[in-house]
Amino acid sequence: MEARRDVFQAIADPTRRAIIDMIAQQPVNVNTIAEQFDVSRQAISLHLKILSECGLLNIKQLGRERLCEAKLEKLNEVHEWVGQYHKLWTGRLNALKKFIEQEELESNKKKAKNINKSKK
Amino acid sequence: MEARRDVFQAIADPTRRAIIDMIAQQPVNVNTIAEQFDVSRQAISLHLKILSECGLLNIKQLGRERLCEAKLEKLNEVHEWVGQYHKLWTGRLNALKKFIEQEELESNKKKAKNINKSKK
DNA sequence: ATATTATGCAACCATTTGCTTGCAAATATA
DNA sequence: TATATTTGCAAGCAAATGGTTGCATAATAT
Repeated sequence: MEARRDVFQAIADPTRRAIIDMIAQQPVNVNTIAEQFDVSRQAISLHLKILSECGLLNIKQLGRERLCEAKLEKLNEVHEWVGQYHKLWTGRLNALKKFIEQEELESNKKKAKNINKSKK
Repeated sequence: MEARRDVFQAIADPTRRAIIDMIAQQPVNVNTIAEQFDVSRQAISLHLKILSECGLLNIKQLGRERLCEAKLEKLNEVHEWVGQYHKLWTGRLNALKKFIEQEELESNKKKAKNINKSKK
């Protein structure tokens, strides 16, 4: 059950991203989070556990409640991995690259057809 | 079999991130990619299919080979989601936020009941 | 003291994931 | 033409994922 547990894996799930969106500004307790979703409290609890295990979440016990606080700095790992490519897809370097690609595509047009059909 | 297929899901797998790292600079054909990994060619082929289905990869048929080219601009979705929080975890804004949170926590400790009622 | 609330844990289940091996088809090379 | 290369597809499988329900425990409210 406990296999890969990293930030990339954690934010892959849309529910977990929604949880982060929800608590990014201020800490929220478990039940309040769970009420916002259609799934059971236990399902949310598991998501919180995963977020917590990979360091995206800090849980503070306050009496019988648990306050969930986002530790956004953990997103830095993702930010950096994506960021290293940011300049490659923006700016005129990219425009040039796209131009070249288009040229290549034109010459392969017949065979490229097969590829398109496999797309959603 | 084909369930969620988005960029976040795609880059959650370390092998797929490694593939992107590998082809970010220039297109590479399937077998050449597969040779770099310990898993079978078919396993890599599936990863490529997933990357392709979510738009991170462009496949160009060249004779019997398939050139895999990264479409990095698809990473923009991730870049933006993470980016919206970037300012929250960097700089003195973050220091201030943390300070405020700490203050709030202190006062909440005494009147934890108010939190219960704040739920919808 | 008893009831209510907030939450975790365990068992169970269906689906998805990531991998394997075997086979077929298309293209290139001898 | 015969052979080798590049690749996709299909079947099968173990493990992970995401969900459920039921029960236990601790803290608070009545």
